[in-house]
Amino acid sequence: MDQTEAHVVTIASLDGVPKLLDYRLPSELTTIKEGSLVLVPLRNKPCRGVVITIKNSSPVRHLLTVKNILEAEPPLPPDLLKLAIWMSRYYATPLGDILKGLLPSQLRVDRQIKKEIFVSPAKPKYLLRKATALLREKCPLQARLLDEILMRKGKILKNELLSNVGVSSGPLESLIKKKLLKIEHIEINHPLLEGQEYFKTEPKTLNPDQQRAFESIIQSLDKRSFAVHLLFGITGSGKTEIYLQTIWEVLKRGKQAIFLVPEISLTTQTIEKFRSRMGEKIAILHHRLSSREKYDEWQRIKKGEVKIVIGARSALFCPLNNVGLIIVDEEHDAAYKQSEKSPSYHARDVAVMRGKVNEAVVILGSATPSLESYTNALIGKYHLNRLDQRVSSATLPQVKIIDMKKENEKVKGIALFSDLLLEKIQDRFRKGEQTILFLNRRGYHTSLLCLKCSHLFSCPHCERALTFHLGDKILACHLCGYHLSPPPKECPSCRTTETLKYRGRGTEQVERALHAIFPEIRTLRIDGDTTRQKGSHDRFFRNFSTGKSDVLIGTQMITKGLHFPMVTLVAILNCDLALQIPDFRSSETTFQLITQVSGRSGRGELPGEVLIQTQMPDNPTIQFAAAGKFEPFYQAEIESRTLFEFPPILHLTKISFSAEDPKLAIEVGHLYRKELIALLSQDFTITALQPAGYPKIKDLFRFSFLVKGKKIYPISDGVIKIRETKSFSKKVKISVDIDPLSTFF
DNA sequence: AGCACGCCGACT
DNA sequence: GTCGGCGTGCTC
Repeated sequence: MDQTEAHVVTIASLDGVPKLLDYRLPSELTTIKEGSLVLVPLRNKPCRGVVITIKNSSPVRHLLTVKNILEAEPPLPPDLLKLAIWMSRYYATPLGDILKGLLPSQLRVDRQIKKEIFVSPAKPKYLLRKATALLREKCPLQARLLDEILMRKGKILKNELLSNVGVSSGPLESLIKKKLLKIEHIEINHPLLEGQEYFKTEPKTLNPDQQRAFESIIQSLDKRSFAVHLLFGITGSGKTEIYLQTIWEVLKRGKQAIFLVPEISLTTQTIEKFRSRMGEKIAILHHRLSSREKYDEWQRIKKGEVKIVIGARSALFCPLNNVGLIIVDEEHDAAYKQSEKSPSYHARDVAVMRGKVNEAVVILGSATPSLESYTNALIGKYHLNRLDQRVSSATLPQVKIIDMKKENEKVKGIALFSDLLLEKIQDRFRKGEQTILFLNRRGYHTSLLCLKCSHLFSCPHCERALTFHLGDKILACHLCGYHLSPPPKECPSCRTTETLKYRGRGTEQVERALHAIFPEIRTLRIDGDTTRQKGSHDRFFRNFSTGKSDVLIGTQMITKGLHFPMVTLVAILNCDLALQIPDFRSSETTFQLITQVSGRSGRGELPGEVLIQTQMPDNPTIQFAAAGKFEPFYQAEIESRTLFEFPPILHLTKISFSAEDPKLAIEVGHLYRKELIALLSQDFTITALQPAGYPKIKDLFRFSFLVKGKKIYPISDGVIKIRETKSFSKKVKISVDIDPLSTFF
């Protein structure tokens, strides 16, 4: 074989093996490049793959030959390939799996579907009319199809035609046979925003804080090299305006921008803001898009028809060819981390890496920066830009901590609302202002217990208490789909019926309790249960912002960047829930939660107020958050992270084992742990194998251990080595989470 | 991931 | 004696 020329390619397979495989490259496939999508034989079956390297020899003796290159698909751009290779190593995930997540699924599954079928007349209209009259008697369905065609001009989508007329494809096929109609397969693109109206808005004047931040970012932009800016601006300080004006400057310089938001903030509100300012050269990558629509957007972006891409974390992998700016809004948000499925990447960290690859400027924006990002800003790795004032007339809300221990004594039980809160809700209602009540628990009661024998009703598939939902009249497991309907009236273990006791409060109960106290107040509940249908989320928010309700009750999902000018009172009903989770990040998330929820109050002309109900009124995190003091919080928290050796002081990796048989999971866990210890030096700490925070989910028992170290690569390289050289029982699922957000779950 | 190979128990 | 369970290992 001729060894002087490149005749071998290394392929990462998209629908097969987690290993790179070598193939012989036939001389006629001259257009092949790194990043090309190819079809290769694998075990006598065609398999899709991406070319990773082109070389001239391989250690493998008998190479198979690349079948063909998917000409229709231009290769994956070099920057994305480079990013994927980096991710594969850092997150210890097979390259094929990374690429699978990067490419739109349509490209991977069936690239033929990008055509749609249209029906149009095959004869002049007067002939069709004649034919219709003749067919009316004998073939009424065919006649009706022709009626519909004659009503329209030009082509009509086949499916649309059939559903409009309400017939199956039979009559249509007869008409095609009679050469009255014809069908065409047409490749089409329908950009999402085409034809939709929008109002052009003008840039706002920046205040001195904003101006300073803006200029600092523009300076980096003009250096044309990689830089990261942490835009630390309190809620309502006008970060979005800086994003918009910076994007404008990027476009003026002939480059493009990516704007990432946490999935849940990708609302019509956000999108409108961008469209009204930037026009139509925007692509929005929404998780509600069909795979077909995602594919179309990907192609539009690739062709250069798009200058700005907005979307949740996966939008980071869009194939823009000249990225000058990447914005990660609400960079602290946990939604940027993919946890349960592999790769467990953090979009903020990958965004910084893409910035590096593309020599672009990265802006991380937040009112409550993550400890990681703020530390990087303090040590000078990132530029720090602060916005300490709210824009225009809006002032920061007044925050009050309420001691619920005292309230509980008053009612000799567990109080849901403090007296002060009820007073203020009523006051807002009288004034026609709005209130938001936050409780991070859905359902009515969070558990059901037998007082006599202390039997707790829990899920048979998960070790978890069942939640009572009044609306559906069920006891449901929040980890799997299991539910009891109707809820049992008798204790299965001691057979008594009088001693069953419901405990704990969820959002359903808050709504009902509030109705009992103020029957005239209109409430709106937004949580995982009420927003299950498509679009309901958006509709609810519109209803609330147009004043159709007085009080909004909700879980986590109401905390994200929403702007309701008429809200002047926000209450966190039980601030302690987040703090009770035994996790190194629970203070940080509590601080963020309080700050973000508080930020919903007083965003308009009227001053806002915030009430925090807690049984730990002296807790420093709650106090710092209430006072809006980030620095002291940061100092205290970083001290504790240093003491206990947690991120951002060290890198963390969580390796989990799950299996139906707990003994087997433990056994494999121990073996794996031993292997890893052997590969890592003394600089790494490896904790004992322990049951996970949720020890059993969907009949699988879960165990995990942690690895701590200054560097991540020795850990990920170790994981990769173990995967390549060792094998364990296939009954145990091993998952590796690099930089996990939590050690608990 | 899938699919073949191979090693043990239940059956004609 | 064979059929088929599933556990192990390989795929260029």
